[in-house]
Amino acid sequence: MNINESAENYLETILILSKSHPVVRSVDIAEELGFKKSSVSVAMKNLREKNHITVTKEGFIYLTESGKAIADMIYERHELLTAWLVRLGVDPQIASEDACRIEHV
Amino acid sequence: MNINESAENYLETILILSKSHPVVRSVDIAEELGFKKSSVSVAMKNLREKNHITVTKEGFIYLTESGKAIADMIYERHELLTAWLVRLGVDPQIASEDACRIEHV
DNA sequence: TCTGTATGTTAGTTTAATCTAACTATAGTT
DNA sequence: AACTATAGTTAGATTAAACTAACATACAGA
Repeated sequence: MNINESAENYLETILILSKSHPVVRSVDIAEELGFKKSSVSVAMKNLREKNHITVTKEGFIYLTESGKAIADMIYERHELLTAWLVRLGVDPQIASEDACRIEHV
Repeated sequence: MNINESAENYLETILILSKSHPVVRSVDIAEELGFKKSSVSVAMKNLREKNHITVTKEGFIYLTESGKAIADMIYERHELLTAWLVRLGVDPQIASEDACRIEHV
C-alpha cells in the first residue's frame, strides 16, 4: 500500500472536513492543518497519483474507496484515543491534538 | 530546549542501555536501534553540542543532567504506555515498540 | 475594462534523518 | 612487523515534507 503518516493525515483531514463542509478544497485543508497551499497542492498530487482521492475540475476533493478506507481507519482510532485521553484527564482540545499524532502508530 | 523526537529517542536508548551495559558506546546504540554507526556518530555529535551527553576519549557515552532529565521523562512514559497497551491485549513486544513511537507526543 | 482577490500550480530551497563509502585509529594476533 | 577486527568519523547522496516566490486562472466589482 505504501502509505505514510503524512498521507494518512491528509486523508483523515479530508474526511473530517467533508463532515462539516459541503465540499473540500485544497485551501480548506491548508487552513485546517496550518500548512501553505503549495504544500497541500503537492500532497494532493501524490494522493491523486496513488488513487486515494479524485479532484474535480472545480478543485473539489473526494476520497476514493481506498482513500476512504484509510481515512476511516485513522479517524476511528482518533476518536477512541481522544476519548481515552479525556478519560485520563487530558483537556479535550489537547487530547484531540495528541490523538492526531498517536493514531498513526 | 529545542529537542526533537529523534534526539529524545537516542537519549532514551542511552538510558536503557546504561541499565544493562557497564558502559554505552556509539556502536551499542547503533545495534540497539538498527541504524548505521555513521548515523549514530552524527547524532551523538549533535547531542554533545547541545550538552545532553558527554563522551570520554574511550568513546563511552554518559548523559548529562539535562540529557538524563529528558531520557527519564521519555522512559517513564514508555513504561506507562507499554503497561497500558499490554493491559489492552497487545503483545508485550509489539506494545513496547508502539510505546516507543507514542511516547514522544 | 481594469483591478483585486481567491485558488491552485510549479520550480527551486531548506531541513532533518537516514544511508553508503571511504577513511583513521587502536588493539589483538599470527 | 604485518594483518585483521572493532570503533569512530567524515563527506556526500538520498528522501520526505515542509517552505518561498512566482506565475496562471477565474471571477467579482468599481
